[in-house]
Amino acid sequence: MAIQVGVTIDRSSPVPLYHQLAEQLSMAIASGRLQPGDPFENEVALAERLNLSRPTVRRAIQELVNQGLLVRRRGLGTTVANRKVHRRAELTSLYDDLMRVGGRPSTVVLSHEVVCDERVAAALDLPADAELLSIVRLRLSDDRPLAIMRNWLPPGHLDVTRAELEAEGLYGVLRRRGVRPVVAHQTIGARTPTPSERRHLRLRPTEPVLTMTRVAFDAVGSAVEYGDHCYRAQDYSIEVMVDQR
Amino acid sequence: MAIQVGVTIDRSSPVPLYHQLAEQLSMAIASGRLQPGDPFENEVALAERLNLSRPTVRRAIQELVNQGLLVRRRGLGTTVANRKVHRRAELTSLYDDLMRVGGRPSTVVLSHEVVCDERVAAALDLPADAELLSIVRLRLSDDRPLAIMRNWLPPGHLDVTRAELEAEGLYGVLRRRGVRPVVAHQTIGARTPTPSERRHLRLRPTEPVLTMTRVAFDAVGSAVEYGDHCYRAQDYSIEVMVDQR
DNA sequence: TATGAAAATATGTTAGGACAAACTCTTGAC
DNA sequence: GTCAAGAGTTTGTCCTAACATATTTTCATA
Repeated sequence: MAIQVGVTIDRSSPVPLYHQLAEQLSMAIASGRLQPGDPFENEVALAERLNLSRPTVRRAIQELVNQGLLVRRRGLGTTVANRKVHRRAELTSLYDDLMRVGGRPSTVVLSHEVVCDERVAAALDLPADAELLSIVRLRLSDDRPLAIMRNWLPPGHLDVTRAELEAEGLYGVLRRRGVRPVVAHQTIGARTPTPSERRHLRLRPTEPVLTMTRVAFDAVGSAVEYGDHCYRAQDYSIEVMVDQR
Repeated sequence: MAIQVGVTIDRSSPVPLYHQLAEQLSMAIASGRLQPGDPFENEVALAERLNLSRPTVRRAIQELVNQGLLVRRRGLGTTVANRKVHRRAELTSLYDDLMRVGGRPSTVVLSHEVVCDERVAAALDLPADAELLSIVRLRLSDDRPLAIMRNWLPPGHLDVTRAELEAEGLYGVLRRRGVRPVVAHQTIGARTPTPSERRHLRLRPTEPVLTMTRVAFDAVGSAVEYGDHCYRAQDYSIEVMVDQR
């Protein structure tokens, strides 16, 4: 019937019990130990077996339900969800994307200066005269140009260097500084490139570019980044997961 | 200090108490009664005032935190989040989008037939020989062509009619049938249009189209829809909210 | 045999209490 | 006057307990 997943709980750990449980169950699903459609051990039994309270077990399961890994139905039980419904929370950058796919990303910083920009400041919820670090980069994958990325960073990160950006990608640099973007608004469109863009991206006359502008914030609502990117449409598409709760 | 929001709880309602509370608090924020940065009444006090238990109040607040409406910090208290961080869960269709903006959307069904398509079936996690309803529509806004939408519906919805589709939009039709898409994977790109697309969308020679392919599933993981759309890039962009929890 | 009522099963909601941990602010010692 | 310890506040974690509700299964009855 229900499959019993091996779980070890360390009560002396600072990691909350419900999270320890959620992690291990999540791994059991990711590893294929639990297959889509498999019935899941019910809450009460699981709590009893692990010597945890039902609320604790419930919270762990809820975490997985939120990720789309499990489906609960009252009266029926909990089952492992269809793999297509699994959703990784993600707020990735192009650099991360390329790394994951196995490309060899590199970056040329085309420009790097402190500026004021009323429009960007407004989008980031900053005063109009706020000093911003403006960065323009050309991103290459295996030495082929892929994207031109214009970014603006809020005051407090004006000291990000060219070298950092060429080594690691913007989101990596920010992560290292303890910045955790939590929510972003993106607008995606398409247009014909400007002559300068066409040259940098080595585009043929009729080829379009895919554009994305993004504002990102951390959990407290502080501005993290404003970005205005354009991509070679032949070589890049944007993957998005949308969900409703 | 902390602002007390007027809340009335109906214990005889079938709506869970925590949800009643969450809704009313959410409205207080949406209406501007609570402003970003405002301190929020603490959990214990709120529970006492409303004669609810702390877990119930906590759950309501958690709901708002998940939506990005509130920010909690241990020892400090809960505050209303910056408006930029608010996130509406959404899985909208072009029809909904146009309605919201105030456009006058209309639809012409270009084709409507039952087919088999191995590639689409695979994407929807259906057997390769599954019968699908293939729909091709031209979407207009104020009588100007805006998008060509190719969609495939799984067996079980083969009886959707042309009239339904012209009246309401695909997601409306599905909603009416009790289908609730919960998660979708979208891939967004750009390309030069085919001659047929150029003609239907009345595009000038060099204008590109924005493309989106989408697979949508319900909570149980059953296929809901496969879509392959292309939009006039001049008149349309795709808004996405990305978040990390 | 078919139908409906009851039992079994599992998740959903709510309550109340205890202690832990993070953060602020005050107070006291040097 | 500065710095550190401690008190106070608030959210975070965890437990026990009870009842509600949705769904399937079983069983008795017509």
